[in-house]
Amino acid sequence: MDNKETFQKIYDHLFNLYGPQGWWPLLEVNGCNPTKTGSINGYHPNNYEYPKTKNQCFEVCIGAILTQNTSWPSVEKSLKNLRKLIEITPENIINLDIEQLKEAIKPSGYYNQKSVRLKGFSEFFIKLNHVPTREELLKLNGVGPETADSMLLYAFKVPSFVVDAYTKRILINLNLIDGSEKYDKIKELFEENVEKNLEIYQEYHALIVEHAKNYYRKKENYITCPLLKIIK
DNA sequence: TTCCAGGCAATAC
DNA sequence: GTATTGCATGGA
Repeated sequence: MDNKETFQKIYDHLFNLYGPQGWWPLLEVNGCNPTKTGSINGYHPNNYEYPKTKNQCFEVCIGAILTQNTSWPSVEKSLKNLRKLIEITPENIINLDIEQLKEAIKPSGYYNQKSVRLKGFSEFFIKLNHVPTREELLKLNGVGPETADSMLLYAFKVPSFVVDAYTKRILINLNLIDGSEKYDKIKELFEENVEKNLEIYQEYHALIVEHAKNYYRKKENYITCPLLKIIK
C-alpha cells in the first residue's frame, strides 16, 4: 500500500468514526444544528464558512495562542472571561490593562507569557492588509509552527496542514515515521499524500486530535488503536 | 499526589 | 544541530 492510499484510508476511517468536527470552535455560531460533536459549544460541523468576520478570524488566532499546551475547555473559559470585559478585537486587547488580561486568561496557563504575546499578535493583526504568510507568522513572539499553521488553516483558510504532538504519536505508532522527523518533515508527509483541499485539511487535523484523545493519552492504549488494523 | 493538555523560546550540551 | 528546561492552570 503506498502512502497516498494509507493516508486516505486513515482519513476515511476517522471520518466514518467521528464525522465532521466543526473546527475551529467560536464563542458564537448561528444556524448550526447541534450534533454529537457539539455545536452548542462553538463547533460548527459541516459548515466551513467560519470564521465569517474579521473579528472571528482574530478570535481563532487568539485561541490558537491560548491553546498552546492547554486543553480547549480552559481556553473557552479564558475567551468567555475576556468577552465579559471587552468585545474581542485587536484594538481592545491592546487597550486592555495587562493585569486584567492576565486575570482573564489565567485558566489557560502561562498567563504571563501569553498576555504579552496576545498584545503583540494584536499589533500585528491590526497592520495586516493581506493574508499573512507562514514566514510572517513564525517571526512573531509566541507563534511557532503549529500555531502558525493553525492560524493559516482555521483563521485564514489557507490549506496548510497542522501537525501536533498527537499527530506525531499516531504516525510513530502506525510505523509511518520513526520519530526522529521534525515538524516540517511530518507536515510535508501529509501535504504530499493528502489532496490539497481546505476542508479536508481542516477535518484531518481535527479528526486526529479527536482520535488521539480516545487512544493516545496513555501509552498502554496505543496498541488498541483501530488504525493499526486498517493500514496493514 | 501525579500526570498531562490541540507549544514556544531560551539555554545547555 | 539536538536536548533540556521554564512557563502555570485545571482536570482526570
